[in-house]
Amino acid sequence: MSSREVPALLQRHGVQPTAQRTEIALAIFGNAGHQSADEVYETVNSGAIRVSRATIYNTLKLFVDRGMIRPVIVAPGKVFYDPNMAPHYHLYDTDTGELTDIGADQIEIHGLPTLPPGKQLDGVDVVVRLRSGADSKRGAD
Amino acid sequence: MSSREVPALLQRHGVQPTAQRTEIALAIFGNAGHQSADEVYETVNSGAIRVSRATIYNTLKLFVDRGMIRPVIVAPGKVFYDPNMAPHYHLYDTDTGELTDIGADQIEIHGLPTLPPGKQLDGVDVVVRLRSGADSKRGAD
DNA sequence: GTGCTTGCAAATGCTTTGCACAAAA
DNA sequence: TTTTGTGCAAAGCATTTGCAAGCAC
Repeated sequence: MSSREVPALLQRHGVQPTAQRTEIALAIFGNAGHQSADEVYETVNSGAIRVSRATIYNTLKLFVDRGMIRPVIVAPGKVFYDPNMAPHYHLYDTDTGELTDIGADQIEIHGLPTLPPGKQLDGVDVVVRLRSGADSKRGAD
Repeated sequence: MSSREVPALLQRHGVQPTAQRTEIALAIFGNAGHQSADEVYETVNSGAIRVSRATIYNTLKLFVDRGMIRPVIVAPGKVFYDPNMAPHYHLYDTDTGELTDIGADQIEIHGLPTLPPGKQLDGVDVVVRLRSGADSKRGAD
C-alpha cells in the first residue's frame, strides 16, 4: 500500500484523511507484521512528521471501530494491531514476543457451541502459544 | 473443594499452605466460575481474614507458575483466572464481561501449523467472542 | 465560524516492587 | 535463627481523558 492509496482507504471507511492518520495507516498497512501501539508510535515518529501518543491511541481505536484493523491481545497489556481482517489465527512466541499469522486454512474449527439466545458471534480468537527451550520452564508437575 | 482439602492441594504443588493462600485457593476452586484478580480480592476479603492486593497478585502468579490455575486474557487489562486446567476453550460476552467454559469436545481444532524448530507448544487459547443486541454495535460499514 | 483533530499533561486502572514486620521451619 | 510470606505504599506501564490551540470545510 502506497501513501497515495491510503487517503482513499480512510475515506472508504468514513475516516477523514489527515496527515497523522495517513502516517499511522501507512505504518500499519505499509509495513508487514503486527505492531503494538508503541511500535506504531515509534514507526510513525521515525519519519518526518510528529504524532503524539494520544493521537496514536485515538486513531488506533478509530480504525478498530471502523473495521479497518483488529486488536490481538496476547498478554495483559500486550496488544497488537492486525491489518489483516480476513479470518485467520495467531502464533505467539512467549519468549520473543513475536506474533505470526496462521492462515484460516491451517486450523480448522468445527462445531462451535450453540450461542445463548439474543447473542451473536463477534469473532473467534485463536492464539497458539509457543515457548522456546525444551525445558526452559516448568517446575511442578 | 472444601477448606480441608485445599492445604493438601497446595502442598501437592509445592506451595506452603498459609492462611492467605488457603483462602485464595478456596475462593478460586470453591466458587464456580472464573474470577479476575480483583474479584478474588473481594471474595477473599468478604470473609473473615484480610488479604492485601499485593498478596493476591503474588499468590495468583505463584499458582499460575505452579500449574494450578491458568490466566485467560479476554481484553487488555482483563484477566480471569481459570481453575480448570483441562483442555477447554472460552466464550466471552463482550457486553456483560461474562466468561464461560466451552468443553474441549465442543470445538475441534484440526491441523495445527508446523512449529518452528526449537519451539514447543505452550497451549492453544480459543476465545469465542459474543455481543448481545442484534444491532447494538457498529456504525460504519 | 463551526466542527473535527491534535497534543500536552494529568488521570486512570491494573499490576509489580521495595522494604520492614510477622510467621514458619 | 534463618528462611519464607505478608502488607503497605510507592512505582510502573499502557491507555484514556480534559481542555486549549490548530485545521478543514
